[in-house]
Amino acid sequence: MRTLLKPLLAQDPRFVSFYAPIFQSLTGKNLLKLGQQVHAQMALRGFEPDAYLGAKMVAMYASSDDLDSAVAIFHRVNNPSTLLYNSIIRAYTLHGFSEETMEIYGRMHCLGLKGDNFTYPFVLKCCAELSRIWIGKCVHGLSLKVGLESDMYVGTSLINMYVKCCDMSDARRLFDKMTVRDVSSWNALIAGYMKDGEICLAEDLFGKMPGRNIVSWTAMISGYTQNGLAEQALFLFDEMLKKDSKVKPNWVTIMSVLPACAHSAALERGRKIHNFASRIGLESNVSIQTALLAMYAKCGSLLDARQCFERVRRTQNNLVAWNTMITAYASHGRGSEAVSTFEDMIVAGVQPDNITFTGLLSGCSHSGLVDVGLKYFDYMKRVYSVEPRVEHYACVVDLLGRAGRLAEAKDLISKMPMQAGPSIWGAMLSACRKHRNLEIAEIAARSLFILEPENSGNYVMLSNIYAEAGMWKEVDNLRVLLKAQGVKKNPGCSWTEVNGKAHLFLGGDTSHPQAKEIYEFLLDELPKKIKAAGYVPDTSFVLHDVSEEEKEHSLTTHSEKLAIAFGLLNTSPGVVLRVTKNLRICGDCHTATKLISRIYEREIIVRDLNRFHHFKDGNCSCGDYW
DNA sequence: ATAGGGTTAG
Repeated sequence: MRTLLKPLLAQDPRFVSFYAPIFQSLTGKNLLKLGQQVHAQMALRGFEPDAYLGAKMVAMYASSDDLDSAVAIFHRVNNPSTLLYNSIIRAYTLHGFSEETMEIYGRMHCLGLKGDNFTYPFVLKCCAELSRIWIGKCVHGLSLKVGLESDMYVGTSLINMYVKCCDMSDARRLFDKMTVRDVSSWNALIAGYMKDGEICLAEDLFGKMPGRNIVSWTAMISGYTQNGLAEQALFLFDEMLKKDSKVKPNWVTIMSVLPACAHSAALERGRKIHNFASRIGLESNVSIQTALLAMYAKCGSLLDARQCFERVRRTQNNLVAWNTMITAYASHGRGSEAVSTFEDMIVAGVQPDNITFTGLLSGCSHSGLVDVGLKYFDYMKRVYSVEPRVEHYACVVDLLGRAGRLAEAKDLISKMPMQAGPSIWGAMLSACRKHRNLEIAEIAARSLFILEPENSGNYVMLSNIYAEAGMWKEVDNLRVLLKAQGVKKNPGCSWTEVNGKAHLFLGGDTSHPQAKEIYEFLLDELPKKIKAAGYVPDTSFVLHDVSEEEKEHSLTTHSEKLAIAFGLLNTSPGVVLRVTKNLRICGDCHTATKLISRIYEREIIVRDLNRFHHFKDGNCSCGDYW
């Protein structure tokens, strides 16, 4: 380019047609220096650009990350033409300045410039980002008037605008009216339905659409993931690879499927997808590595998680990666590692944000680092200028509550500058259970029943507190309330992956093909061994007011015990067992698992609703602090 | 030029 330009610039050009193609060829190639040289020479010759040339120059500067110069040229040329205005609208949008785009569009309007199929998509994108549905509707009206409603780009942009402004009915109305629908219109609508939780409507469209591209598949996969339907997400990912060889998964596709592995703790599936991502050249993608980090952490493998983190660190100093690593340590109860990672992050010169502190504080609370946690809570605003939010207060309530400092926790709630939400009272309630404080428990539970009446976990928690105190009448009252409110109790279930296949167990479940074997183990072999090792069943975790013997039986068949038994029976010695439970692990299972880990010399990693428990040699990583 | 996106407390 340089050698090509030299002889050309030596001539004495007088025509726009000379400069315009030069600027055009410098656009999008990050050749700012060359662009500036040409511009300087032009100025030296006293040549003033017209609207056409001005637009080309604006485009060159904007694409070279010099928005200021682009804006300067726009104002200097100051020609009321759609062409020039389009160029500055594109420049602003490219740099994420939506407000400025809207202002320019407003000015076009005052000047009587109608805008064309190049203008509308950009303006609509800004309307979507700023949730300006009324301006969006005006643009819709205008595009109708000039006959652009069914333009491929304008149509899709309009649908996307309605989707982002949460107006699915108008999005659908327009979609139904369109005669020629681009794939992207279908995709935008599918994504909108998924965001609304309208899975069936999205599936219906996906089934009906004439041609699918990678975005269609990705929209469905990420939609399933976002709605907690991990199985469907993973299934569809496989379907895509099997049935549609034309589509090539890209980094967004991988990012959409990884949280599904994380959600269902499907470590082997996750590894396969990791290999797949490497094969298609995504190993150096920071977002992918961060998503992999989170996936491995949530699947119970801190080692793999750390490796992903180190891969990122080799090339980048990325805030999200630091946050994910800190949060990973926190969820595994490795508070001191969370703290040291935080300190490393500060040394590396990264400014922590609110997510950093939720990770750090929850790490401290899971590990009983009370004073350290309180210190960082104090520092976060004073030293790091991060304003504490409700989630940080929740962590501190948890921190104090777990440590038995209930009065201080309650005091903090009354003094915090915002309203206490479900996370605050939830932390308080579990602290009350741990430290057997009925009085505060009832206050916390009452708030929770109002704040999230549909969450069955809260009723169960209070019920357990009553049960532990032997208050069976209150337990019954609560059961009646639960029924009256129409709350469905979330059944406890656990699952484990063996040879890449997940096996799911419900409490007392006998439907598994190997149920006979599992029950023999749990009812016969195991009790002998663990009772010899000093195990006494802790029946206080059983809700029903039934005989001790019955209580013991219901304990023996808790879903996590079934999953662990299945794992022991179906894997060779030395293989780490990984079990995931949808609720909190029960205290009796916790005790039993510690003993199992010693007797059978097995490392057992249990992920419950809140955190990980690493059982090894008769101990748990949580140090019984949970 | 349009559609799909990583980390967040109990």
